[in-house]
Amino acid sequence: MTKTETRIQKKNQAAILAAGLKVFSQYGFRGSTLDQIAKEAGLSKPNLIYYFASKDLIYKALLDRLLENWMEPIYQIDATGDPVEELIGYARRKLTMSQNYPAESRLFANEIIQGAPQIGDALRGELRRVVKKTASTIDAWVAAGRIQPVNPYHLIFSIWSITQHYADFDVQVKAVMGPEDPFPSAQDYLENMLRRMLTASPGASG
Amino acid sequence: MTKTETRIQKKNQAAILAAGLKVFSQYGFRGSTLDQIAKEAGLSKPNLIYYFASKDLIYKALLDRLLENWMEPIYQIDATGDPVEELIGYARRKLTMSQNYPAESRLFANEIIQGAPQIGDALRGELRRVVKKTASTIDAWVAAGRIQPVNPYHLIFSIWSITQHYADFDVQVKAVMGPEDPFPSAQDYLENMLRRMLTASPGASG
DNA sequence: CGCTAATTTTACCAGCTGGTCAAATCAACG
DNA sequence: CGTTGATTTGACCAGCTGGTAAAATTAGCG
Repeated sequence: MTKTETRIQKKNQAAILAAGLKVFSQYGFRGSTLDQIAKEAGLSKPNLIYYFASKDLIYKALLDRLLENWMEPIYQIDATGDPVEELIGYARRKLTMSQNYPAESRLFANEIIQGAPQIGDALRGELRRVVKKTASTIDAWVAAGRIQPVNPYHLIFSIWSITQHYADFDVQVKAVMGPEDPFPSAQDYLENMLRRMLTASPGASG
Repeated sequence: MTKTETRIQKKNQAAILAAGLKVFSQYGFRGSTLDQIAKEAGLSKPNLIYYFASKDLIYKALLDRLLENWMEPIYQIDATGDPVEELIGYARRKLTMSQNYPAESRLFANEIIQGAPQIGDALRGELRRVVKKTASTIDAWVAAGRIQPVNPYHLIFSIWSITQHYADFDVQVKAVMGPEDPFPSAQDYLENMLRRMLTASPGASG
């Protein structure tokens, strides 16, 4: 009764979501058209509307799916693990996501720049909560003297911004660096940065 | 002969550019409409077209003006100055720009995410050149043992991404941190990060 | 095969979009 | 105050936009 999904439905819904991701991530919600998405998906416009009743619904479906994947890496931080390695691991997972899902990263960026009309609630709810919890973990690590004093919120923001930069600003990265793949050296840089930031420094105490 | 700009022209062109900035920075080029911009500028659409013959021209005028301002801070890095202070100063200038010109930052972000159709040439030309020069400066500082070894390209990217994050992802920053102004603590964080990254570490030699 | 429900297509629409054109109004200079 | 050029407006348009309705086609099942 519940499993009414046909083979064709699955195929076409997947094609539409893939097409929507490609188009929305580049042009944003308002800059994208159903014709564009339909063409990209290899369907006629009314046929597309047969699967998703409106442009809005495609967009919402994409963002729902995205939000889960996007927040997952932060949940994997283990408060009982080694602080430096946990944070480096987190940064590595985020960077890998930028590398493997650049369109998703740009979709997210577009939504936020536009003012987060769809996912604002999730940001102020679940995201805020998990970041707060992670910040507590980091603060505890600092209090225990296991890492250098650091503002946990800005530490997290800097991990987000650096890792997403390679997806969102990909064109600029390539313009500046040339065709060379930036990800391997970016990973080294990030790891290095976090290690130096978090590891006890020599003389200075404050 | 050349100075044919009337008082009204100046006023209306400025109003159109301000309106265009506001609208384009939020919705991107394709997601923005002339009606929206005209309304925001307090003009009728034909009147707007009287000053800028097309939507494209408004957008191009904005990006031209933006590019200059955007690159200026990097030109101020002084190869003969103190390395750590020069780089911290650069980061501070970029952060201040994000704080004072968030719409400009988002306009730039939108243009890049969209694939930089307008400013791609400038990125591959002037930007690439000045970054290359700055990278040489940083490499020289490393070679002279004045800062820790670091990949200069990724160092620059990380300064760009972190500073712009507070403008582009402003909604997310506020969602996570609450209404508190993030800029003062962000500046502390950034300075701290750069200082720890660039300053000689204790034991390890490599 | 023959039937039914799922899928696809064709034709269409109202409102928006970027932009035009000519007429009307206004500013400012002599 | 009149005239000339700058500015503004109202009416308009072709093509695009999100979406509809109904007919035509196809898939899958017995």
